[in-house]
Amino acid sequence: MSNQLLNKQYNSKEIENKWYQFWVLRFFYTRNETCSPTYTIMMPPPNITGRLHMGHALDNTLQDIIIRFKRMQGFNVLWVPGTDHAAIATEAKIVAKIREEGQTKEQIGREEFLKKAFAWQQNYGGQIVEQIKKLGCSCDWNRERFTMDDGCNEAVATVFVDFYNRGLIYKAKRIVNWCPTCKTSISDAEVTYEERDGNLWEISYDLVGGGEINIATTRPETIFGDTAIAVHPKDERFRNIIGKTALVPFINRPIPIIADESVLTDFGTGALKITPFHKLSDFEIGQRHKLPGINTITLDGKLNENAGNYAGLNLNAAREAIIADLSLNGKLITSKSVKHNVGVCYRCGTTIEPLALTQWFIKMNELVQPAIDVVKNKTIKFIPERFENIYFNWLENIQDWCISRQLWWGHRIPAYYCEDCSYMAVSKEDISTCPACSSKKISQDEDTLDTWFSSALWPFSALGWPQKTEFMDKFFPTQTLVTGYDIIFFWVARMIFTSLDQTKQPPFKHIYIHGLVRDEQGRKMSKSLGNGIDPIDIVEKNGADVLRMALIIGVSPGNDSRFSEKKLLLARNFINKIWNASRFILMNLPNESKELTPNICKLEDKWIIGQLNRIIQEVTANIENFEFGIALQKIYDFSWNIFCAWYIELAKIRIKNQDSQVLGVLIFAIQNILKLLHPFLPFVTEELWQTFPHTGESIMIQPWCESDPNSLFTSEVNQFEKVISVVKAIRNARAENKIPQNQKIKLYIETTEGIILNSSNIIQALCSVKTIFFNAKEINNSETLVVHTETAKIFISVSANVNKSQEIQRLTTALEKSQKEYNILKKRLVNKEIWEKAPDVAQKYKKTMEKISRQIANIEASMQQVDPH
RNA sequence: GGGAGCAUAGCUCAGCUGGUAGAGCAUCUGCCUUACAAGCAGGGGGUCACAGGUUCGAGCCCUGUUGUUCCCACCA
Repeated sequence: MSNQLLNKQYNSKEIENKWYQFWVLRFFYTRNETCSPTYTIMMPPPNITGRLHMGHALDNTLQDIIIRFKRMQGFNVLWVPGTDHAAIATEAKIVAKIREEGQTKEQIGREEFLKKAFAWQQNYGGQIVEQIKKLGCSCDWNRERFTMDDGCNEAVATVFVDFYNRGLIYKAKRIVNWCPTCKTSISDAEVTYEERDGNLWEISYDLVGGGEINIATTRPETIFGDTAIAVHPKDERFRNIIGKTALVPFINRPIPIIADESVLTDFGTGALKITPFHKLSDFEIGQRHKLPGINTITLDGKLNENAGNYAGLNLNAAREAIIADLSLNGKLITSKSVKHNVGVCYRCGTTIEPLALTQWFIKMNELVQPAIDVVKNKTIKFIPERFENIYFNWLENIQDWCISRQLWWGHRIPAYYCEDCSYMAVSKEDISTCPACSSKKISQDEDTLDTWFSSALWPFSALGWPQKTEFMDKFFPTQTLVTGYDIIFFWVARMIFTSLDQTKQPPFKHIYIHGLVRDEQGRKMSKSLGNGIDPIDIVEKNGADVLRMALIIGVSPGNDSRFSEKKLLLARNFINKIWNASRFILMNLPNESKELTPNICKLEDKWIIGQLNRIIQEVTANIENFEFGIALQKIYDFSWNIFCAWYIELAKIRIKNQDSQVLGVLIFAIQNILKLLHPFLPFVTEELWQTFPHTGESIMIQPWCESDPNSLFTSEVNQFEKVISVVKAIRNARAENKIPQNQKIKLYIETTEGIILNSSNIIQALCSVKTIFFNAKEINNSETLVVHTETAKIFISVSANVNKSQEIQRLTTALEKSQKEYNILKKRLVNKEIWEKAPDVAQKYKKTMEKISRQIANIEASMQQVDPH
């Protein structure tokens, strides 16, 4: 027995590092290639922007459960870890760091910037990997990848060039979402909408040849970009002025009044100013009517030289000034406050400015359909299924994907421009000579790619694609993707359509979607609320197993879960229970450590083995169906309320009677429990498994529990349940009649069913400590309780004749034991120099010892009363 | 505007294809019992949001209502 097991309490600290080191050295760099078939999971690569959060902890725990389970089932498992360069998020952090150093990224230049960025990646990428290891994740660390390593870079360039050559990637001037803070365009998916208070102003535009027309707008600062006013063709109010010319206020630029079906007659004034370069819907109207566009806004969110006297003002200031001036001129008709949705950058929260800019896009319509089909025909399954609808809805309404970013941190777009002849070449290799005019003045596109472009390739790029390798053929397609519902659009959908297009295969078969980890009150964990919990803190305080269990207990697919102190306690107590159950068995093992085979002979043996087989069947099915919370709950219930509460209690008597067969059953049961628990609680199960007599190097590679259909023992299970019900009836009668736990009773059981009588030794065992059995004739009717159960009639009689000297003997032993424990504990705590800090420990033992002493005194006093000797 | 989730014990949640309502925590009672007080034994506590319907039978299926959370689209 290891020294650890002297502890009544499980201590994760001394154990987790030891076993992780062991696993790393022994398993995580070599896979048993003789196993088949394969089972692959690609880890969603965490960003290198910071520390691991609870979402990562949940995500990776779920994956580790699947991987450990499949490994034990004999699959050739591969779990590829990695990190994501997270273009926009990381660049923002680096820019902030440079600013702290008193510089801007433009001042230090692109090359220097990238040096700093890679240094950042080395540092933070490494940290996050260390944190994942602390969770106990059994990934293949020699296959660790990074979205900007050479392999991923090659994959990105390959796909880009292929898409370009097929006309799926194109460059065009379009309305894009511009973030004035991040100074880059972003995709539609990266814009979120927030309800904000705003104003709807009615503004009067003069008509050429007299008269006026009132339009309604929430953005008066964009009037300098107006190139038309639109009304509905059937709107009677404007029938006569369609085709006339209006004048833009302040600058009196003439613009036509046009008719367009999309204008609503019941909103505002029914007349709409059209600003093609600063609003998507206006851009589309502009296209229909061949209207020109005028750009009036700069990239840092100010009005430009086209805005007359207002040039140079930032947009909010310009709005106020323009409204004030319109009001002075009598052109402001009304103003009312409205709530409206404003697009903001999902990274930084800045209001998005729609601008007409030349950007790179991916044409979506060809790519989308196969991705829809593959989910419709269940080649790829969402778990839970309902997320299919979200997925379909998004893909069916998708716009072309803007993939260029005005950032430096990321994959630079492989397009090259000749400064002499303006020829553009798109190529995987660097180009230094113009293919058209042989000029050497070549410059590469300044922009980089959306970070999700490389993420979309992750399932195959991180397996070595586009290189053709046996490895890739063997492990791709992968089996399961585990991720949160918040990145179905960003990532899941894009992986599916790129993989189908590039590899002709779906990237995975199952998508297990989990929810958010919320705080105890159900709030999102966020920096601004300060309610985030650092998973690594929990690991250090309570151990990774406790964290994992607290995260998994009660989760169901797709639903958010709450993380709480209570769940940590639940997990800690359970792990401790398993620890102590194991201690009990180990303490009773004979010294020579040989493997014992279970000899199933007694009723309770068949009962526990039958129950174990049932639980193995159920739990295996639950894990296969991704019902991890249910699976863990069932193991919990079996271990605690069936194995510990009943079987171990019975075993105590048999052990006392030198019945060594029971040890075989105990070991068999506990080893199965440890194996069932291993995917969830890898560390404590390894520690205990190693302590028991065993063959094999690690519980990690033990074959998964097998349920023996011939050992379900249905009838014995039923019989034993009846025994349990009789014992419960006795306990219940005691409690209801306020017979104290330490008060002995006499008991006689009459039953119509032979089984109970045959099992009376079991009942005796379960009641033995406080129960004296005797013949019914001896029961004194006046002090007898009679309890009827379905199968038995139970006579209970409270006995006053407890052997007092035996009782004193027992109490004295208890006192000595307590004293001894106290001394050992004190010594240990004094050695650790924390004795002074734990006054409650001393207090507790003192109290216990005082109580026992008092009890002894009481009995001695009562004995003296009867017997003056 | 479109869609989805949730509503079950005081709290947090399970409850798979309809068959006598469950767990943990909290609470109350009793207990240091040779694995575990991070424990043991027992108790109390639920019109399964509401209203209809299908069924021999509904927490579960159907329709509607209310509350709540989220996603998508976005009308100036």
